[in-house]
Amino acid sequence: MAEPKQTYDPATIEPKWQRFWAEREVFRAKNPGEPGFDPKQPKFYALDMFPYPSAAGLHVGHPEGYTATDIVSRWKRAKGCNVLHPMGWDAFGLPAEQYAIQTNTHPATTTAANVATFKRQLQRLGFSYDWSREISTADPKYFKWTQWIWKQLHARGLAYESNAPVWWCEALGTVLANDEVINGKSERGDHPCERRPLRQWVLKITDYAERLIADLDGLDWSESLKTMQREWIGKSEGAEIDFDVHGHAGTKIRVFTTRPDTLFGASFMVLSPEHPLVAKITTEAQRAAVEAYQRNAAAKSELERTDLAKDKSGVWTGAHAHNPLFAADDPKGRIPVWIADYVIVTYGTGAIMAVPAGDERDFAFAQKFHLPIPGIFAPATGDAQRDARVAAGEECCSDDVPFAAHNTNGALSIAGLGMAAAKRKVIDWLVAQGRGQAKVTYKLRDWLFSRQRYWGEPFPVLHTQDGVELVPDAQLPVTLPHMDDFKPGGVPESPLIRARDWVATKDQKGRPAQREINTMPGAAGSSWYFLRFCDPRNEREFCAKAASDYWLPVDLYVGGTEHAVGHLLYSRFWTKVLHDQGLVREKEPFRKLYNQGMIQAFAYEDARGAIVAMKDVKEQGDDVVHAATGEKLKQIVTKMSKRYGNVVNPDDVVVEYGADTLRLYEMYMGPLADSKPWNPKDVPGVFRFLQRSWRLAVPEFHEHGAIHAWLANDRPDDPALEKALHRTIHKVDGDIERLAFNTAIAAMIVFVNDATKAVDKLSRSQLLRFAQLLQPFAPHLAEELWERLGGQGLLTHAPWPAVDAALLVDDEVEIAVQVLGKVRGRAMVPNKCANDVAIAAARSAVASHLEGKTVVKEIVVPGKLVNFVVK
RNA sequence: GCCGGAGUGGCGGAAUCGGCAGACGCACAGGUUUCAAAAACCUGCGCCCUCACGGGCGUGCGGGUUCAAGUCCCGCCUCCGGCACCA
Repeated sequence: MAEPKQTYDPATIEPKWQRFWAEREVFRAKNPGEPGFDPKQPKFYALDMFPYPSAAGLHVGHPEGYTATDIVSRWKRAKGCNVLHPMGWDAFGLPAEQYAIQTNTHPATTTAANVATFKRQLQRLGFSYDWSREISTADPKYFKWTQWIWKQLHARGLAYESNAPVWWCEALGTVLANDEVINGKSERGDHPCERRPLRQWVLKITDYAERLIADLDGLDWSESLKTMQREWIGKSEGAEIDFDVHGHAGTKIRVFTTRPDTLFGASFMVLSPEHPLVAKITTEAQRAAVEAYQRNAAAKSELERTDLAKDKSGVWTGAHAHNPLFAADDPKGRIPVWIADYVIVTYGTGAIMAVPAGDERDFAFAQKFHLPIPGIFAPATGDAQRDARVAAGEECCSDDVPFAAHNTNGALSIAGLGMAAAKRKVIDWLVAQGRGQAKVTYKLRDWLFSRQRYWGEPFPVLHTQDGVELVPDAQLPVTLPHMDDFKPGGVPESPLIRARDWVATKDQKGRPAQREINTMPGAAGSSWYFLRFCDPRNEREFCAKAASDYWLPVDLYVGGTEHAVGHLLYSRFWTKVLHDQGLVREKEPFRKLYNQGMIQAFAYEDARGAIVAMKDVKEQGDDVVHAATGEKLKQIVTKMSKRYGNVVNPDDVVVEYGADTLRLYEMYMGPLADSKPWNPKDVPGVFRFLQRSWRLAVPEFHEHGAIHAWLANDRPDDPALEKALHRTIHKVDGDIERLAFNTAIAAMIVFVNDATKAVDKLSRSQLLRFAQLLQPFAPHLAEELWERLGGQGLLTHAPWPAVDAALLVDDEVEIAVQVLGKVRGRAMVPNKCANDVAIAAARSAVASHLEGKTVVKEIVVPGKLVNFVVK
């Protein structure tokens, strides 16, 4: 006859508390001015990178970052902060539309279904989101303001139309931004892309390049992430210099160079094959060869171009240009003009002066085509052989070395100068001659801001006979027409072109006009969602300034590195524009940013290095073998993939162990920033910890009560356990602060193990405080324990337990005693004792090791060790 | 090629400021309990020598600084991420 047991049962307590929290809106954040808002509380804004609700549902990777911010949010609440911790949906985008094409289901329908799934899955994990602030970028109430913000950019001259070549992806039927194309293939789906001219909306992010670099300095982001952004923006300081073309009076080739100081060494020029002057200056004799090269370059995909990176190719145009350092009739200034695909039309001016003595690429090109390599340096590095080769132009040198005596044209000399001084002098001379000026160039290009797709924000734009007309604010949002067919019709235009009744409209004067049929890219809605969370239901403004003044900047933003240059750069840009409009006080949206690592999985590969799907893998003793062949397999770590059959579904983990175990396991796996493999065998370990925590309070059988008898009333705290508890509180507190959740959990495990051994000595007060510690990590179990123990009010509202610093120090400490740096014994000494007391104790602890030796030095690290240096 | 980050037991990891390497968990082994098993609890668990006491070795590799190095310096190797002819 089975007796009624009270085992730890997450399936009962988790839904109970989730319902309770939701019904009472326990995690509702209050804005200034709202009833109950306490201006004395500091604010804390903890934000997750909101998900794109895919049809696949939540992945175990999602809750990793979400749990981290949730722990910090719950901890900050306990520390008396007013915490904003919202969640929403990045709901526009390609996959919903691709899916719609395949299944004939409207993207709005699938998106709504996916959002419902994601929300249900997230709510099962007990995150302390303020769901009253939930937003979706595809909601007209939201994208009304995305359109409005776009109008602000337009008003500041930051949005323009362009026909410049853009990345076109045939398979996806859309154009892509630079960061969505990797080595000539689409980031999403890995489809080949090519460059095509197409009318596009573009945002002038380059106007903000300098500020986007400068303001990185004040941010609490990882150096590697800042470096990625700096390199993406790619600032180069140098000069623009004009070269005349022989036989083409009035035609100048303008180059950009970071080394104007090496102008004396320019021995040829290179234009990119697409440079507009190529056709004009090419001689008849060279025309056929030049045009063939241009056709060839155009046909090459970017991938082929980069693959063949090191092998230089090019053709002479037949033309000569003239180095501005020398008079027009001085033959020293006459240099040939080539075209080559190592010069990129979109960077700088699309043309370079080639200085083979100082630039590796120019050097390689000159060698291949037997062009002159005039030496310009007089190095004295001590390596005489190398110095001689550099001076003779036999070896390239891009270091800062002095210039040789012959770097002069009579009027200007840089002989003996180093790089910086020579740069200044050459630029000054060029400016005086009207032949050039200092110039800063960026790799960053303007943000291609339109897509030829249905499922995105429509632009608030009409094309009228007078040109572009913006839809008045009062008529926003411009919503999407209902359509049943989203297939790109083989033309680059968006499927919206087929919504004839929607496209054909009237302008302000009542004349016929056409709606813009491009839609905004996925990154539009996500570039300002952190602002909308501050004031999500405002119907008059995108976000009241008072609300963003209060909540911004985001104090902790957690997400994956994949958004290092895209989303994070765009969000910073929009924030700065809105700041310049006087609409947002902050210049930077995200004060502290933290990238979580990836959750990977184990997989098994055979001798050939091929991964064997999990269904074909079986354990045999200590080995893992191929089920069919019996071949021994090697365990490797890789990403989760349907193909390998190693994907872990968070729902399954919740069903088997509960949400608290899932949360705890993901935090216990290792440091948040590291990528680490999911190991199913480790999950029961944290589950056991929660069971042990439960048993500290709850007896096995009902008839013994809801809690152990000795916990029913207050009593004096056991001093040993009290000490252990204070140390645990202190450790957990510091570890949450530095986002080291794995070691915080380890500390709690240690406490529970200690407490288990002395379970009947534990007091109610101690267990209540332990529940408070556990709450950010395993909130359901903690809240249940709190309730059973009769804690006051809701645990979620309880203040963080205090630490008595006096309990963190021991009266006596054990120190290590070393002889010549090796531990040879231990000694107990009074805490903070004088050095000679410690030395005396140490000497007797290692007496046998000191016998017959002379101690020449005694090193004391108080409270830690004594080291004897002997002879 | 350039710029980041990492490499510690059978596995995941800890060591926060140069001070006892291996916390904590997993796996494994032994034990208590049980008719039995599971669960739970207790003990052990880097490698080598030793019955033991004890000793030697040990944080990717090779050097160095220091009383003391996983941690600092120099030179390599491997893996992961980013950039990649950007003038």
